[in-house]
Amino acid sequence: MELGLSLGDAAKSFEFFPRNSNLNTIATNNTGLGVCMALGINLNGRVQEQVKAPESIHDDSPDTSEETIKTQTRDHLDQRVSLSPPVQLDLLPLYPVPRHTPSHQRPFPWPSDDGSSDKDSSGNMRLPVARGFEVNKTPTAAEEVSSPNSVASSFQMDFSLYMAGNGGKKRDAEATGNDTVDAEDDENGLNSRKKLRLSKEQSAYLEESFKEHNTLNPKQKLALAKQLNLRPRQVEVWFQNRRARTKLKQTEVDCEYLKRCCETLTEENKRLHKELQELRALKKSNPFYMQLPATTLTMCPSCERVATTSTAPPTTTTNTNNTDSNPKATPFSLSRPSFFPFSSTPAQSHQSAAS
DNA sequence: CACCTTGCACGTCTTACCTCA
DNA sequence: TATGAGGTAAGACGTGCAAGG
Repeated sequence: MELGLSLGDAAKSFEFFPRNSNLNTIATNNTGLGVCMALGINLNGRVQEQVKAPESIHDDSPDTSEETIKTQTRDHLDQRVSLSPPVQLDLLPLYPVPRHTPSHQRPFPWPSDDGSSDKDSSGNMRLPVARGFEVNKTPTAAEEVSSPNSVASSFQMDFSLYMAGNGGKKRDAEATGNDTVDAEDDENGLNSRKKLRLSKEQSAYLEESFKEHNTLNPKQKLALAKQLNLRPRQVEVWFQNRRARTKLKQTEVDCEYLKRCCETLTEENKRLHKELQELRALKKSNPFYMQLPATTLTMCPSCERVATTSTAPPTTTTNTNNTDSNPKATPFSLSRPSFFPFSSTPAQSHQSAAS
């Protein structure tokens, strides 16, 4: 996981997930006040997996307890996620991907603009080959054992959910046309509200998709739902929650940054007050010091490097930034340091201070 | 202009999972 | 080692708003 932070243009609403951009690229923008953050999964840590069609989908071994299955599945998944180098996630039967295609070049099942790849001759959405994830269904022990080399084969490909439509309540019914699955869920003792965890593979795939598009159009939503064997409503909700959490994290980062800025400014203020007192004391003890040309002191608070710039003689200098109410008595120029937390990124300020 | 649909943000609820005593 | 409490992350939902037809 990578976390990048930089200043940006507040007017751009901190949109640090620019569409069609690489998430791992830290967005920088020096046009104004703001903070931009990029948060993403390290490419090296991406969950990638090759999925094979399961052959023992409904092989429910009666002697396998649910807890055992869950434990095995969790352990199995954990092992798979930590694979290094990662195995390719090949979930796109309709969009074959070379095994060693870099992850950032792998396409997502976004339908083409004309929708040609997702519709059959009759205009209906074409369902892919039965290859995907069975949501919320843990693999049986028999599946685990039967295909030890196919780590993903434990995922059942059952498109009945998607084909049945389901869709929660009213709006899902709109999208899918019926609420069959809800009834089925109730029959199976599954509350429609019941939260069912997505698999790591599904989450990782959704994350990758989110990098490509942090919002979905209906075609994309349907394609993703098909690809992951999720209900479109689940994909929609996942993206909504993902956006919300992204925004929340961004807010936290913004707050943290502003807090640091405040602290920096407080320190700078203290330092300037102290400097002012010293200069006043110096002026009292050495009045001839007034003949010296005014000087602008600039210090970068991060590296404490001080740049001194002589300006016009005091007789011709008018300094509006002078903190003293009596310019005659204090002909020194104590202008604002060139480093100002809100004017540019710290790195940029550092550069300007150094130059 | 009213009405309807759709998508989204936001807040909240609920549940799975983890940590720790 | 087992267990329950508490915290956290995340899936799911209700509601309101805005845009577009």
